[in-house]
Amino acid sequence: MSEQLQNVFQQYDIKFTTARASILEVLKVANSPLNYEQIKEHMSVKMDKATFYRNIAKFEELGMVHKFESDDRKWYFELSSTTHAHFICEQCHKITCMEVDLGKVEGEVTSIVLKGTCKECHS
Amino acid sequence: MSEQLQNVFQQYDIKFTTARASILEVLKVANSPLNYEQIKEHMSVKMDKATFYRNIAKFEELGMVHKFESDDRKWYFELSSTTHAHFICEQCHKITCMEVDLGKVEGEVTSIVLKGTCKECHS
DNA sequence: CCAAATTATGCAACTAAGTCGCAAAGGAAA
DNA sequence: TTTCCTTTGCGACTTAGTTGCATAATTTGG
Repeated sequence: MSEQLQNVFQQYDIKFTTARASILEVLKVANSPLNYEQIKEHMSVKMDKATFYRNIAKFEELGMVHKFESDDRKWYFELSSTTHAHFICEQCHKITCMEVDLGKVEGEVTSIVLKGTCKECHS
Repeated sequence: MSEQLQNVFQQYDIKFTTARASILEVLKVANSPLNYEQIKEHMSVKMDKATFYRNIAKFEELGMVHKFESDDRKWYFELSSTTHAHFICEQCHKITCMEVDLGKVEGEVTSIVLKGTCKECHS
């Protein structure tokens, strides 16, 4: 499909497969982090979950994808971008991306997850 | 054992059992959040995991205990106190409590988890 | 102090997201 | 095309946490 993706795979020195291309395409279109089931639904090709998880692990290892866990005990994935926080509402389970300023934190932060009640559910 | 705990249970209108008392005692002494296995190790009485999880769920529901998940996919528990952040090092898996100032966040935040590399592991 | 009513416990079976080994299929390079 | 190496699909497995049910413990009212 997209030649851009072909180049991406070359850059990272991994083989081009339809499975990998499909995962990245779904993540590219998504406007919020998605879990395995959600990605699977949006995918044009069928793929075993083992394949999915192995590829997403590789993407993560290469720094292409970022993951975190929501309160449903599932991993959510998104394409890497600047480090931002995710707010997870424990009532409606919606995930919201947000920028936060942590001030000074020692060490290197790669993931920020806030849980609580979002303003819609907070009556 | 401790009469203070007896009163605590009365206040929250739940029955006093050695299982419950034992869990709270361990959490009281702990200086960092603990998971089921760790709590079990420090406990004076034997207790089925079902009992543990049911009780800890009750404590949580009553606001006595706060839980969050680390990168080992296990729940960590601590007695409720002021909302603070937990930094989880993905190298050494140590959990550090820390105060962070998030600035203004809409809604109500009950849990803040940062993941990354702590300053000891960050060479 | 005892019996009834209610709640908690232990056991074992279950759940489900994610992992792993292996044989077969697919991609890259020559 | 042929060879080499990587990826895929399948099924079996792992494991933290959950659930149903019979039994045991706690509370309460007389």
